[in-house]
This record gives sequence, structure tokens and C-alpha cells, in this order.
Amino acid sequence: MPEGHTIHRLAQDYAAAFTDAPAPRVTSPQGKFADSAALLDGTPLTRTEAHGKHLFLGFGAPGPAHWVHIHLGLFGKVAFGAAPPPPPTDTVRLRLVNDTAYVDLRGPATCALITEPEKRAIHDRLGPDPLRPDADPEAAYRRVSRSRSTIAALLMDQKVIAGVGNVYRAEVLFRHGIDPYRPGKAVTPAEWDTIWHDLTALMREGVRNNRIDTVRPEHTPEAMGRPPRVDDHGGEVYVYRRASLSCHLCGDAIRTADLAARNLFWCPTCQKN
DNA sequence: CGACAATGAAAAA
DNA sequence: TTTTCCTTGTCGC
Repeated sequence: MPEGHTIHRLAQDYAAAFTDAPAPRVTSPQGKFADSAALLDGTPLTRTEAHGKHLFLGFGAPGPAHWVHIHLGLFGKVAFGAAPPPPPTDTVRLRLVNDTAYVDLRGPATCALITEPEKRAIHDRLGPDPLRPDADPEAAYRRVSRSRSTIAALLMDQKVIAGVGNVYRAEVLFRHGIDPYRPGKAVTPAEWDTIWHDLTALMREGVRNNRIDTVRPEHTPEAMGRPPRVDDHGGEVYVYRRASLSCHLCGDAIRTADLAARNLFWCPTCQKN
């Protein structure tokens, strides 16, 4: 379920299992990364880093000589386990194994060996990431406030803000009653400040729990006396994938539409601003 | 067993 | 704006 929180969590988990440890065996059973895997095999994993939905694994010390750039895309997945690993299936793009742990990467949109300058170029084309300490929310607002695109499209644009995906965009707009079709240039500085800081808090919690929860304590199923969620995306939400179900707050039907090539969900009654 | 959807984004047109 | 790529699970026949 790869939005930015997932990738930051993966950076932590890769580090916990493979840094400060003997160099892992690196393989690519699926084959597409085989040459690079052979090059890295036996080199220690020394750093891991996330920016938006991009994951970077640094091999070699001290400033990593090699970076593996991973992007999960829509359905890439990572699976950690205790050593010894099971025989790999033929879809495992990248496997790391040491004496205590293994990790398998399947179905990524990107898994490539890159250099430090290439890595820098990726950072340069990404907007600020609410989960990174170096993030500058003003840089994002400069783009938002100049754009005629809708706020819903801008939140999904990784050049504007990195790490927000379809769930966080729908949920943060609901939480602040903002009409997803409002043009970016009509978003006030105060509103952007609210959106940014709420995203920071929500996504930090997402990293901690490894899932997306956006429902305030007073609106949980227990607090509202309604049945718990039925959807299988993993967390408790207001509108995401709840098309035609009733809004938790006002009871009106949640709507859905295509926006920025994805399914948008919103409550037309609660999000009129 | 094929069709299809899914929290993404780049390339092609 | 449309097509393409990556994988897995589910649904319908």
C-alpha cells in the first residue's frame, strides 16, 4: 500500500534488519536486476533513505558508493522475514539475506542501480516531503498558489508535494472541509499551513502503524455507535473507497469521480469550502 | 481461466 | 491525453 508513509517505514525496516550487520547476499531471482545484484553482493548496506514514494538503499561505506533506487509503483511489495529464507519465487526482483533476516522486493515500477548525482537529480525533481525534516512547506505553497489546477490534482503531483497518494489526498481534504475541485490559487496560506501540518501528523502516524488512519477519535466507529469498517485497505477513513456509502458526519452519499487519472472520493455536503 | 481492479508514474502520441 | 509497465487477488463464467 505504497504512499509515502509506507516508503519511510520501509527505509526504517531495511535499516533495522540490514545495516550494522554483516554484508547481505544480494540476488535477483526474477532476473531483471541480476547484474546489479551480482555487483552489490557482499557489500554492506550502510544507509537507507526515503523521499516521497522513492526509496534509496546505499551500499558501501562511508558515503555509499552505490545506491539502489526503488519505486513500488501501484503494486510493488516488500516482504521481510527471519532467516533462513524460503526458496524465492520467480517474481522476486531483489532479495537481501543475512544470518538473521531476509527481505524480498516484488513488482516494483523501478529497481535500479544509480550514482550519487543521479540520486540528487531525483531529489531535485521532487517536491518537499512532509515526513522529511528538511521539507519546506512554503516551496510547495508557492506552486499551489500559482496553479489553476485543482487542489486534489496538486496534492497528487509529486513535484508539488512528495509522498501524498490517493488516500491521503482524499482524507486530508475531507478533514478540512475543502472542495477537491477548488483551484490551487484559491487556497489561502492559512489553509495550506493546516493541510501541511495535518499531513505531517497523519503520515507520521502512518509510518508508526504501517497503515493509514485518518478518522478523529470522536468519529471512530466505537464513538459514533456504528459498525467498524468493511473495506480491506487497512485503516479507518472518512471517504476513501466509500463511494455511495453514507458520510460518517452528515450521512449524505460519498461521491466518486476521476481526477488526475485516479479515483477521487469526497463528501459534497461536508466539502463545500 | 480470463477480466479486472489497485494506495503510481513515465513514455508515447 | 492515451498507453504502457509492474503483480496479486478477486470475481464471474
